[in-house]
Amino acid sequence: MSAQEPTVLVIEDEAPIRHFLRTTLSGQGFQVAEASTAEDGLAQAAARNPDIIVLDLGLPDLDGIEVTRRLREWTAIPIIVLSARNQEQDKVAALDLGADDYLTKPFGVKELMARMRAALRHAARSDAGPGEAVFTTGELRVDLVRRQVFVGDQEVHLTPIEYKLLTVLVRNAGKVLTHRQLLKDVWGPLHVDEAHYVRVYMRQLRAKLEANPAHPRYLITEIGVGYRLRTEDEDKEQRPSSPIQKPSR
Amino acid sequence: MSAQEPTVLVIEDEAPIRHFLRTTLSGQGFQVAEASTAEDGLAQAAARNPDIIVLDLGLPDLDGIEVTRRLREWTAIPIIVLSARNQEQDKVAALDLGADDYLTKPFGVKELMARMRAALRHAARSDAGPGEAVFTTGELRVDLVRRQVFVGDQEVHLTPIEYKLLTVLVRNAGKVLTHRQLLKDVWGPLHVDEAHYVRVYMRQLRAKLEANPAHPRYLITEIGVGYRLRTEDEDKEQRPSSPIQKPSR
DNA sequence: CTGGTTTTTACACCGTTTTGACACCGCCAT
DNA sequence: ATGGCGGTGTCAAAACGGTGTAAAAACCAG
Repeated sequence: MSAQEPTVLVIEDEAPIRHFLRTTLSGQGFQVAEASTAEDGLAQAAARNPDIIVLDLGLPDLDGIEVTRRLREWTAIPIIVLSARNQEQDKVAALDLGADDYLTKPFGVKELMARMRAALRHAARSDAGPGEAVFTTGELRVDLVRRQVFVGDQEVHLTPIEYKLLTVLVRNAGKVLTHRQLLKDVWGPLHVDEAHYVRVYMRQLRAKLEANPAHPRYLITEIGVGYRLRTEDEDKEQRPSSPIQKPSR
Repeated sequence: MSAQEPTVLVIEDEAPIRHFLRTTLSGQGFQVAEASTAEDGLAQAAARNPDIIVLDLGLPDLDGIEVTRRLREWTAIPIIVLSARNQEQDKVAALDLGADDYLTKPFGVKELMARMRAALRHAARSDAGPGEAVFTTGELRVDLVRRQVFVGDQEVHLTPIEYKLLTVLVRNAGKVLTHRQLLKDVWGPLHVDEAHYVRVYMRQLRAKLEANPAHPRYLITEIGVGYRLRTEDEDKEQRPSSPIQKPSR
């Protein structure tokens, strides 16, 4: 990936600002990618896999908030939001959706650079590999960027909740997720007790994704605990390295 | 570390602001620690090991910048800097020294909270790295993250209680656990007298995990006391007390 | 209004947990 | 030795609760 030259993706519709950012950032040793619309921005984020994204909230086609949400569905790349609006609620919304920082225009270049360095520092510290944009196991394929799901080469249509549930399982593929965990991530922390939901939707997912829903190959029930998405290399999995590894710091 | 209630350390010399922060933050479910000087702040950071630090730059005894530097010498706890000064160079200095965010007074509480959440998010993500915790002894392998158990390369399905019991033994591998201890950890402190439970389940575990359940290699009975999970390196070592070893059946 | 989606409700089924009964072994006192 | 005794292992029936299934009702956006 980014060895020497970190890549920054600038999503900004106003040409003057975009050009200004391009020159200053590339002058600071960044590889710069540009997009002037939300759609192009999302596409380029997936295609070029930048190290950091600078995102203007005021885009012509899609709300910047929405762009943040879409990005966070599949990646943890640092996002720094730029905005002309200084409303507190905008900041809260963007930050809570997963943005890493929020600057209001006009902003100083030095400050932007410093905040970018801080964001990159975080990413470097936690970098657990860029979350893969396409997950595959057996015949099942989930494209987190395009929000498409395939069984074999056949696309499957999922409802919003079905898709959300599936992405949660994908992001934790192989691990067991408790009912509460799934309910919190999909329906929000207020519904952690509605255990029915999960069963109903798991059944629907199985009906759509499994060849034989009665004997699921992917969506595994862990009775009394929750569910798990089976990964490709199931039983033959080798021991990682040492008998016991503590969680790394 | 932080179980339910995240702890925030507020380092701020002006009493009104400090009190204001204390009430709002504790109202938001934080455990709040306070310091009014840099020195006290550094001491408390070390002593209480908070999840996040809110640091005012204008302190009487030491520069806030210096506090940041000192903290970063030994910890990566998120630091959010508050300052009355809006100079760009101050922000750059603080951020480049390792501060995670920088707010200028006056600031909105909502924004502060959102930025704190963002900072905690980062910390959580780098904290919970992909450390696979796998316990191994002989042919037996227990993956505590995925909640999977293998004998050889064959996965074994365990019921919730069976698995819970096994994890308690794993966490105390090699040590003897009394019946009461096991009952308390698995069934809860109300059932510490139902010693029968342990026997029934120990049998089921042996049936699933041991090659020859009648002569267990892993799940050892310590008669009159409880049970013990044998660890890898202990097979060679025979009972230290008696030089004569009994004929094995 | 309509079609798709989400939420509820109801019920049959099956695995798990609990419970009870009994065989076994080693030890001690008779 | 022998018989009792406490701790242990074995087995399986019964009670329990989680899970899968289906479909109706409520909801919502076009």
